Amino acid sequence: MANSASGESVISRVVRLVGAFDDSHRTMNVAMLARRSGLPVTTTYRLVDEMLAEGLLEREANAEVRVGIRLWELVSRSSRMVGLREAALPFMEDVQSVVQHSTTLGILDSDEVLYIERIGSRDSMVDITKVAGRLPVHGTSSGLVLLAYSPAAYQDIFLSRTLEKFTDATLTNPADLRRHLAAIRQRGFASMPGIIVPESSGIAVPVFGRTNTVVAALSVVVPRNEENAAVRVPVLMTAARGISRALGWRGELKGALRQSNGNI
Amino acid sequence: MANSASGESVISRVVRLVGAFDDSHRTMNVAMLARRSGLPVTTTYRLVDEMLAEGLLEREANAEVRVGIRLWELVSRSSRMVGLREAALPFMEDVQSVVQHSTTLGILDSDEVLYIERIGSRDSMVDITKVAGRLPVHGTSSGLVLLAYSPAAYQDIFLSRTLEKFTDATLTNPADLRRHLAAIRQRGFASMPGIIVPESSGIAVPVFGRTNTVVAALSVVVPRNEENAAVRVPVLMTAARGISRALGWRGELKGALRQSNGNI
DNA sequence: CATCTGATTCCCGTTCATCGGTAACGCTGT
DNA sequence: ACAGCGTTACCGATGAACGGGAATCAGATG
Repeated sequence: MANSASGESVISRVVRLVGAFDDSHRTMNVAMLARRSGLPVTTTYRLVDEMLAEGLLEREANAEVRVGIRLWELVSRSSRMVGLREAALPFMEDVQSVVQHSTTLGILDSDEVLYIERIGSRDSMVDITKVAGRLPVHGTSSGLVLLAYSPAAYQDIFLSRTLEKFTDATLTNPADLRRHLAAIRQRGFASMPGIIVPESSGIAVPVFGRTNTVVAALSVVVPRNEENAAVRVPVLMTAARGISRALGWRGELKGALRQSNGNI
Repeated sequence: MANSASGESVISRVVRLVGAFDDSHRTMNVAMLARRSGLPVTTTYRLVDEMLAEGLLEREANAEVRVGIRLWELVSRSSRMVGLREAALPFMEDVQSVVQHSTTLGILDSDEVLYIERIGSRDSMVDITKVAGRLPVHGTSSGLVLLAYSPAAYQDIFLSRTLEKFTDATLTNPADLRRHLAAIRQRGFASMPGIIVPESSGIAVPVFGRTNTVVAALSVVVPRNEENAAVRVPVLMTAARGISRALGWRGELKGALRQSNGNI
């Protein structure tokens, strides 16, 4: 846009700027922000000033900037996840109080699992999930559940790719995966030990939306040795049904359920 | 900015657009979006296209647009509230399971209480708090707690304004308010029955941050008739101390504590 | 105290993305 | 057929955005 040598729009620059913040860089000075976002220094200063004026960024006491409350507020009032999160949280608490490990809620977004909520285990064990964090579909139980209930066309595309092997247990062969996806659909849950890190194991079940499609996966992460998954599945399933019902799900009307497209 | 008759920057337009969404308008068609945001139709279409490309907005099946996951993700990875929310949630659950009414966490932002988390009571009673919702400072227990521990200079400015009287119980007189604020500081909690709606009563306590300043208020909302506040205060206080400690609070080093400025 | 490094602010000429009107297109309901 | 509304497409004018360069400021270093 206007005279940008790079030919980028203001909007994409703003995204670049906000995206330059992450978990280990929650505040920065403007110069650092310019470096991390790859924008010209002068441009960064100008944009930052504007964003400060709009409340999208905030200035700290030490003159560094951080993502502003206003932005959080705008998003939290209307984003797609709000409804899902609100519906899920109480049930996730129930699960968490019974199963003593961390409980997560994930959705499928651009070929990855995006975790939109996670509670439990303050002093969490081996658990790499984070709120707003992403993990590969074929490396998580949640991902496999979401994939299992995805449209066949999407599965085909996904399985045609070369998949990274994270541990010995990671499934990367399309045929193997298809067999597992079928098993997941049949049993109604996924339990994949050590497919992304050897020490931990995840159990995941689907959450249904109003249109009887899968909109999310509810999951618990447990240490690899405690393999009494069977005990936990019913807990997860009841919770998932509770969430589904809160989302307007009217019970399984038809037999097989395949999501049309990540929407609620 | 570039040739805008209105003289607004692209950034402010984007904020206007996102701000046009709210709880009861989570999806819209573009024309409606143009109307609600007050932008020219053509301009709206162009900006929406760009925002779709960046993932800030998403297109629904019915061709309407909604706030995108990408935006939520960007914000949730780095916003100021993330740490606070994470630290507070487990303790809020504890409170919620003991006290049977909804528990909220609020901060002070631009002269209002902004609720950043709220859990409990699925079929909630009279409770107007919402996540990402705002309420007036002098109309909530949380607000009065936050004000009580604010810098004196800020209190002076705040109290010099004309305050709206919501119910008979609402305090609007500066002198009365000052007396109450002192009492709150002395007792360590606020309990204000029916100051914004007659039927409900809130109890709030301060949450401290690393620098020993008040960063948030933890609160429960109970029906007006159940006035056994005394029973609940200790529960809230222990939870608040737990949250404070999780935030890096090292116990009350000095005596009086006044926040420097809403930051953690 | 002088020097260096890095962040920040100020200045300013160039230019192209932005702006928003108009008009055509497509759908739905009457 | 027509009317109403949402959406897409086109296009000329213009001034906001751009970003290099230099000056200023704050801290650290020798």
